Amino acid sequence: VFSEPILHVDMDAFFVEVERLRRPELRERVVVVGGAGPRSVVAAASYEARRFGIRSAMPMVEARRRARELVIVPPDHGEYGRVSELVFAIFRDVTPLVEGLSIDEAFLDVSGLRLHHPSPSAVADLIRSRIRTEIGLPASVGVAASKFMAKLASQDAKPDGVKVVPAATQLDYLWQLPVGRMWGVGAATGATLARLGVGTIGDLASIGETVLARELGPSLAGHLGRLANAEDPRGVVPDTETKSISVEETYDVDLVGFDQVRAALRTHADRVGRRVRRAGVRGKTVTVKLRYSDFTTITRSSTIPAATDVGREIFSIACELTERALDRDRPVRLLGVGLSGLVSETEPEQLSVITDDRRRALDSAVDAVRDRFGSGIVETPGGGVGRGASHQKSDRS
DNA sequence: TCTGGGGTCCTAGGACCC
DNA sequence: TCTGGGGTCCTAGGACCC
Repeated sequence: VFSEPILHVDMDAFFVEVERLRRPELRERVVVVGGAGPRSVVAAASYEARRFGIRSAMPMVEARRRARELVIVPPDHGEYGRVSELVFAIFRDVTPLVEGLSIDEAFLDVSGLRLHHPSPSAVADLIRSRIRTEIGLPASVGVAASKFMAKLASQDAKPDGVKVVPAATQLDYLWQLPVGRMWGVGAATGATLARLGVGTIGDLASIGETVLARELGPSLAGHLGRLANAEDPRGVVPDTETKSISVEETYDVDLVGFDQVRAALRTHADRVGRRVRRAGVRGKTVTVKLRYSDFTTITRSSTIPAATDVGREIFSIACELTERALDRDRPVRLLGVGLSGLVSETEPEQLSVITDDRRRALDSAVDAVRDRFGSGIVETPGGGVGRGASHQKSDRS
């Protein structure tokens, strides 16, 4: 049995390397992928660009300032999607237990391969060499006992390497890392933890559960507390269905007034409709997202009885929501339209009705029990007159 | 350094139902 | 006489991830 059966495979500077596949002249240049507009940010930075301190999500203006020789390549998400499918096909050729995390990374559970491979790191080598020879891209792999540890390890494997964290010594490895490295600890949680004097994951493991729960809420506190002790029983779950589809755009020049906003909603709604139909789903909750020039952001959503995949319908709901919510005096820098509550196109619309019927049936059964139980209580000396009253009320309807 | 676009999950309050 | 508990759905916002 493998002690470290979980692999986290993460492509290195994925968008950049895909661009270099078809444009070899970009190799060794200081290149980033991203828009060139005044409000664009870096979508992916090459390792050459990272040497200048350039990172994903950094404003492009700033990236340019840091490296005069910067080459900016506009993103081609269609191409990245196609290459991603090739990469995932290799994963699935190795094992069916593949859980995609994003377009360029996945967890693999290789515990079933122990009869055919000497070790998980041998499997990692195989995957990396196949991605390299069959597609031409670099990838890094973390190998560990759990998803959490494997994901940490893959970051230390980069670029173009493998890192194994042996189960026997994983706490030594884990506890020296800064808390910010933890999956789920971002800016806000990181700041809260810093205030509590928590700098490393080891600090987190030793801080009182009560304090943590008070500051972060019981759910997040429990989750992080367990992870800090390398307790992560989550299994590798092969991919689930998409839950929402949305389109949003930040404009180079702010939109002003309802007419401009409505025109933009129209375009967005049509794009959402097209993508929803291509995915073979329909949705019943339409969401509009508005960001004003001062960066305050609001969302408004509305749920309709029957799921739709029609652009015009999405548009008309988005329009109503916006009409109610929009402050017409304020310039709008971002507008988004989304559809959620997705159901498969082939799925019969009945489903919710059946569920309602079931609930009703269950409720009448519960009522029957309550009727008997309730009357018993009322007849008990000193018993619940109050309960009797409540029972009365609960039956009204 | 004036801050993208595509997602997921969580929380919290209120409506509504029995 | 101000009484409840349990459940689900909806909405809005926020944290987080790549």
